[in-house]
Amino acid sequence: MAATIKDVALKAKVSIATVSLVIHNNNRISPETKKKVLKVIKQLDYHPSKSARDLVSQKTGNIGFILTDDHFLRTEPFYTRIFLGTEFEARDSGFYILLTTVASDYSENDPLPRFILDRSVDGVIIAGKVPHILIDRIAKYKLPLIFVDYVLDNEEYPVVLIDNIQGGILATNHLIENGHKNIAFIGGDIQHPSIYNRLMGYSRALENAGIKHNDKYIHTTSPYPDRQNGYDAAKTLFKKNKYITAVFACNDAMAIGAMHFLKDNGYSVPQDVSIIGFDDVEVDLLLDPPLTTIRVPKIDLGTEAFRLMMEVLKNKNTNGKKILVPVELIIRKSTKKL
Amino acid sequence: MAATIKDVALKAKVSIATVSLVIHNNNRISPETKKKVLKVIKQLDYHPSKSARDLVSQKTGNIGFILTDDHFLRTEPFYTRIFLGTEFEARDSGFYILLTTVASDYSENDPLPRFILDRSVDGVIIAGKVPHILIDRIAKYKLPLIFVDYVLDNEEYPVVLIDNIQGGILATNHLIENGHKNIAFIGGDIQHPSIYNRLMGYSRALENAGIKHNDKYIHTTSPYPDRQNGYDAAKTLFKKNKYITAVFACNDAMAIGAMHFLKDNGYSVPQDVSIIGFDDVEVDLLLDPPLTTIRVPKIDLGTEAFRLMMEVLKNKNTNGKKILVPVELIIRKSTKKL
DNA sequence: ATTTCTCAGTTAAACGTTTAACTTGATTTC
DNA sequence: GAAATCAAGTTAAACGTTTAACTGAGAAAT
Repeated sequence: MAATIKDVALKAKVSIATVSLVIHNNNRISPETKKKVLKVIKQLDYHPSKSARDLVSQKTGNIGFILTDDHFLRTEPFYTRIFLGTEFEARDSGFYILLTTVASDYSENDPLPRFILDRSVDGVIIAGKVPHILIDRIAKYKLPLIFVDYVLDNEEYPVVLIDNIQGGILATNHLIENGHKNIAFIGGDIQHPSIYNRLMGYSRALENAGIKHNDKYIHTTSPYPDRQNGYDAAKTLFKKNKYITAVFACNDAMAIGAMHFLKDNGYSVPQDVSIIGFDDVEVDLLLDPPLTTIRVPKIDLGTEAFRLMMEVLKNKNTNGKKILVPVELIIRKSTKKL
Repeated sequence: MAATIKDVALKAKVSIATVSLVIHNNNRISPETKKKVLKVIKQLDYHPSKSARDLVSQKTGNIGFILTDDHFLRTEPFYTRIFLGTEFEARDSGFYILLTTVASDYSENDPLPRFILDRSVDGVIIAGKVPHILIDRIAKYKLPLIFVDYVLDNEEYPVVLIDNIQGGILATNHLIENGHKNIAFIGGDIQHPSIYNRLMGYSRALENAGIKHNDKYIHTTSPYPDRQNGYDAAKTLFKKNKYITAVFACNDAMAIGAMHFLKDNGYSVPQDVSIIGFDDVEVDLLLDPPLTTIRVPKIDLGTEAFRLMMEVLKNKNTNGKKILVPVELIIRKSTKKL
């Protein structure tokens, strides 16, 4: 079996406390003793047991990462990338990330993620929109909680957000600069802060350019921003409006769906209609034409979330701290000068 | 703070041992006592501490999951899905999966995954090809080890594999049935058992159909089966061979690359050339035309790996046990009758 | 020459469980 | 009616660490 601190102490002829102090680089230990102990540690390939450490320190070195099923299973990798960013950063700090998904329709009597109940995490990162009831229940455990890509307006949790307003402005300006005036916006549930803010950016850009806001060009009644709903939204919109020359979709999935609708109905992209998405989910490049979009640095979101968690755990006052991650316009082939 | 077993014992006026026995459903406890204790447990929302359990049981309830960077970062989600399958299954058994990536060029003096060193996993699942030196080093720790989608020919580890030969046959037969005779195979490193076996399936199918094997139609010198190499492989192949009417790519990424090459060079798919891939990585549907492929049940691979791990941990003799997961032909639009 | 300090460690309690071994009182068995 | 069995618990050790409190020897201060 693996060596324990006892084995090391025995072989180095010191007490286990000394070994522990050496490991923690305590300066109460003389250089010679330290050297001797270190040597034995190497010989025995000793590594402290995490279970034992966790128990005595009342910490776990784990961070929980919660996602809804929907988000995890999304075809276009978005939240998985955020998770990856968190995992990368965690590794450097000696932490583990415990990933779990919860049902999108999580309700009162569904169980909480196990790692919360059995106290195997020091904090929890919640990515994307999750049911409010879940948050309420988790809150009771007084664990540090951090949100990524989602906010609760009334609460004061630290949060890492995409600069959605700026992204909305960037996207819409790009279309305006290409001479478009009849610009549609398609989005899912407008209650979702990200979608809401992307629309805000859209509105602000139009306003700045002195273009009149046309409510008929805005479609935000889809339940969920996926391809199918993008397809349907485009259908509704183009049935009623003939003059639309550009579409800003609230994310790439909807943009892809809209593009399919247009292709299926004899419009060509970007000759007849320009399309811009949001997220930059890699598959964009495979499309024909490749999708112009707003790049969201997904890995960075995850990284920042973990850093913020570390701050919280170090007891810095991070109440309500908000980190805005900037986005970037990626011009490909789905948009074109009018 | 969270309630401990002591709190429960105190409040229920029994010893902590009794509480523990109740939790474990030991029949030495009378129904009344049991009921009383259970009630207090509920009242205090008591859940046993995982750290403490881990320490005393010398288990961790964690399984390590190792992937190379390359594999994790692949654009088309493949290994991430396998991970997901493992995670789903683990949740049901009360286990956590600790994911970590290692450098694809892992070498002698890179550190081992932390969870191995600090003994925070009961076993390790290795997905996809990893450097042999890493396996050797892990082996020293005598942890149960399971492979997914990769085998070492000389070793005797339990393993979960795709039925690659069958897949190769399925794919090639599909092309043969569509009247193709000049069928190319493009693949990456032929040392990789999966690619090797897909090629074997290809050869066997040709043989069964009485079609002569033409080495000029086989390209397996790419270092890594990604899009770029698929593009390049197609280029090499089509420069030298005019009569190829169908391509079987060892995976979808290479198929996508090949398709791009063909498009860029005036071939139309599937009119001029049929293409079939392998994996079925979701983005296939977005392609134009959507890619015919061999579906690999990725989630199942992960699930099976976890189940196998549970068997191993229960000490069943699983030495060298091999699970072959079947595949399925998915006909879309990139293949066509000659 | 005491007393006080500092150095370099050691001792022992604590973290929250599990579980083998023990106890105690009641019931069977012959 | 004494011995054996049984039922329903309790006691205490163990898991592998960390760390506050202690110790003992030599140096410095008075």
